[in-house]
Amino acid sequence: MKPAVKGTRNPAETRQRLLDATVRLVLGQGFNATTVEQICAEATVTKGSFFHHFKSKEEIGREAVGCFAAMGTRLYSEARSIPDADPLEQIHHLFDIMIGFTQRPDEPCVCMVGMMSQEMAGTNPVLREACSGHLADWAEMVRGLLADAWQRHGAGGEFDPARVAWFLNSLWQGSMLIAKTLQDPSIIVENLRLARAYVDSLFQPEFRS
Amino acid sequence: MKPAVKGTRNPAETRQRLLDATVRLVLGQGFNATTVEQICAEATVTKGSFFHHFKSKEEIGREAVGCFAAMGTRLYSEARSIPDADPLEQIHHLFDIMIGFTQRPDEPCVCMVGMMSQEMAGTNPVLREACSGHLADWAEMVRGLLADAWQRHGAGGEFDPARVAWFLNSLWQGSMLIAKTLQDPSIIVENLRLARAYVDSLFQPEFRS
Amino acid sequence: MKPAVKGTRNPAETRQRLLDATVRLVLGQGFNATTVEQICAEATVTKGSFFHHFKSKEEIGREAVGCFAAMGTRLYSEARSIPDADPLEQIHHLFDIMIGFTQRPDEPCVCMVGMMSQEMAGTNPVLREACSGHLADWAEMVRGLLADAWQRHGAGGEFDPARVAWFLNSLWQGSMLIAKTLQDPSIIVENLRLARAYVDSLFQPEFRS
Amino acid sequence: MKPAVKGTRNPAETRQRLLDATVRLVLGQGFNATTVEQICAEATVTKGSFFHHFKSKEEIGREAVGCFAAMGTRLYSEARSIPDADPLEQIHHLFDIMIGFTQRPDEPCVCMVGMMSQEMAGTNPVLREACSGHLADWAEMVRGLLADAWQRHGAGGEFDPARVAWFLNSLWQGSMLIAKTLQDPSIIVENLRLARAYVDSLFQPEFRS
DNA sequence: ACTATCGGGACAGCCCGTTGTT
DNA sequence: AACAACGGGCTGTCCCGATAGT
Repeated sequence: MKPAVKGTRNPAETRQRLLDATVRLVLGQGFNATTVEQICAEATVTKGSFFHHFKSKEEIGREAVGCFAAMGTRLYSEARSIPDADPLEQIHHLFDIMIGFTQRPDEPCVCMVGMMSQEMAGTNPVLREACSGHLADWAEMVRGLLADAWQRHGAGGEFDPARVAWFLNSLWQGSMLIAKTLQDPSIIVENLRLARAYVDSLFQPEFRS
Repeated sequence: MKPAVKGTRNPAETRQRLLDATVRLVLGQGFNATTVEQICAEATVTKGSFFHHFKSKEEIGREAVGCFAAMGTRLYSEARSIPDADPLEQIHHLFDIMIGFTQRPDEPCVCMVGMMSQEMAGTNPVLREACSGHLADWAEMVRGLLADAWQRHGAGGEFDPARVAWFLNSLWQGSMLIAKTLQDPSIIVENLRLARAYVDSLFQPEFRS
Repeated sequence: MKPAVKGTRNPAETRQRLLDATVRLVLGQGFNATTVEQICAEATVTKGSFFHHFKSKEEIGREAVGCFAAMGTRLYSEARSIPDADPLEQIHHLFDIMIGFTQRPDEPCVCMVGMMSQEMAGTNPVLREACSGHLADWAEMVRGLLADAWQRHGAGGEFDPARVAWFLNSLWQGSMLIAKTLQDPSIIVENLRLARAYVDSLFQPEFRS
Repeated sequence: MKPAVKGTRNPAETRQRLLDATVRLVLGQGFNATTVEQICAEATVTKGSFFHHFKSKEEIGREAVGCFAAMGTRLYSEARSIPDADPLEQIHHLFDIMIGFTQRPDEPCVCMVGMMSQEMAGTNPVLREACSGHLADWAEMVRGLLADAWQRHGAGGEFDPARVAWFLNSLWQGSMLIAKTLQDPSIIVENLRLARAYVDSLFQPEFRS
């Protein structure tokens, strides 16, 4: 009944085009260096329209990190989606997913949350808090995985799943940062392999954290 | 008649004041958000003078990360300075230094190299390469420590010191990023403790990388 | 099924709400500083609706000064409404009304015709002419009062009722302007008292204009 | 020694050109309708230069009314400059000056202080206060003249020089406003004649205010 | 070496008015 | 009649850098 996509005059789609354009541009050049005009051009939308949908650059920034974070969350939940799987296997699956993420062709392996945090955390409380929330969501998902695995495999060793989750989160963010700087994504894969071994070791009796 | 040193009219000092101001401001707000005029104001120097000493904002950016990186390098070499020490002890000392770094009062624990990378790596090859070099320097120092320690303590386990160095480097960068975003430096300390335990485990026979 | 009057869907009322909102906003911030969107918000009407009722901002401006002027005219005619009164008494009554006008609580004593003239007379002939007409209407009413009074009390003195009417009109506009600037409405009252004495003197034999 | 006027690179002159342009434009179209770009074009100055000399549009507005007001003050003091003159004659001279002011060819008889007050008093405290001060200065000068005249000619009548000064000031402002709206400067002259007669009457024994 | 002035080109956000839809 | 979406165009402000002068 509704023409669904008619090119123009489709508010939801226009909005999404703007958000997607923002994610794309910010991933490539950062938030401050991305201008509203670039976003509009990328989304083939006029500035007048832009400010009808988003009241400020900050607002679209906030919503765009939200979009990006949701994509990340989907990745995490994909790891849990294996039916009746051993949580430790799910963790391994998660590592595989992340390794896959670094190897998508054409798309650089960068995280919008990390980028926006780095740029804006010091000056923009709104954006900082948004990023902070997304990071916490991700850490919580990892913590859940670790806790479940611990219940099943908890051998002699003791460790705090929350702390390890933040440890992995930090490593992941730092890896992407450094890979981008060195222009060498292989470093992420190496780090993930070490991290996987580290996590495995947590579930072996001899290790103590 | 012309006073040799009048506070002003001291080129080297003016230069340094500009560099220091740049480091300070970039640490707080990032590179793009820092304007030449802010730098001048912070250094009590006029814009004309600025462009006498540095031919562009990019140039002072490059030199300022250099300054910051040198400070980091001093920290690393301090770890090695213990005369005739066991390299593993030097590594522990390095962790202590880093923990100390997170706990300086008033100064937030952020790394200019990481910040500038995140913002500029995608668009400015000059700055990216500068940052890349500093990261590599630091990784090399850690690699050296690890290699030495392995020569002395190399028990059963095998590991690639270079990879572990980058692993630690990544974790360190990611930790600072996340701590800034969460406004909670304690996370860095926790991560460093886990990392220290991890490194120790590398030198224990049971562990395999 | 369709409710005849639902608060909304009442064209005449919507129109009036827009006009009232315009008057209110222009009195507070002037015409140029008042945006169509503000008017819509104040009248709880959407922009699309606005341009259904008025074809441009200029048009609503013209009609809104008309509304305001009509209110002024009601004040003037109230002065004449005393049945069978001595015209000089009516003039005194008019002064009382004006003094009362300055002392309404909460409402600042400002004239939309004067404000819009000052802002727009130099650039917008349509609005200028509208304002010009309203001023002339008011002056004519005062002239009529003065002429009637002169017919009854015309003592030795001679004066041109039209000129005196414009004189009083000018004083009134200038008083409101200055009171607003000084944020002190008392100056209007003082000026009106002096003006009343002046008018009285016109009807006394000794005075010559 | 100093090239005095070299076209470019003459800061004082550039500043003044900008101020003059502002006065001219605001007199013609009001403050809000005057854009910084117009000012720059009128003064043949680039926007970069503009914001070197004035930190905001508000600031140049404030200084420009100051310039205009100073011009007015010069007119007032010219009235007092007749050596050893009877103050009442000085007042008459002032009326002549004002009448002359309305009759300058090409230049419309408008007051920047009045215009800016009308537009900005309700929303911009800084500009309101500036205008307020200039109006008070002028009223004070007239009050001084009236007080002096009173000391010399004070016959039977009593009047408050300050109140009469504000009365005349209001009339003057209102006259310019109305003349602009009617596009007929003659009304100002008529009002000034009536005002002159009114002032004269104040110094005649029979009149009481 | 250091300074004040200037230039031109952005950039975020706003604003009036139009258009298609209910 | 009312509404949400859209379109350009403009505005105040800023920013990097250049240049002429001290």
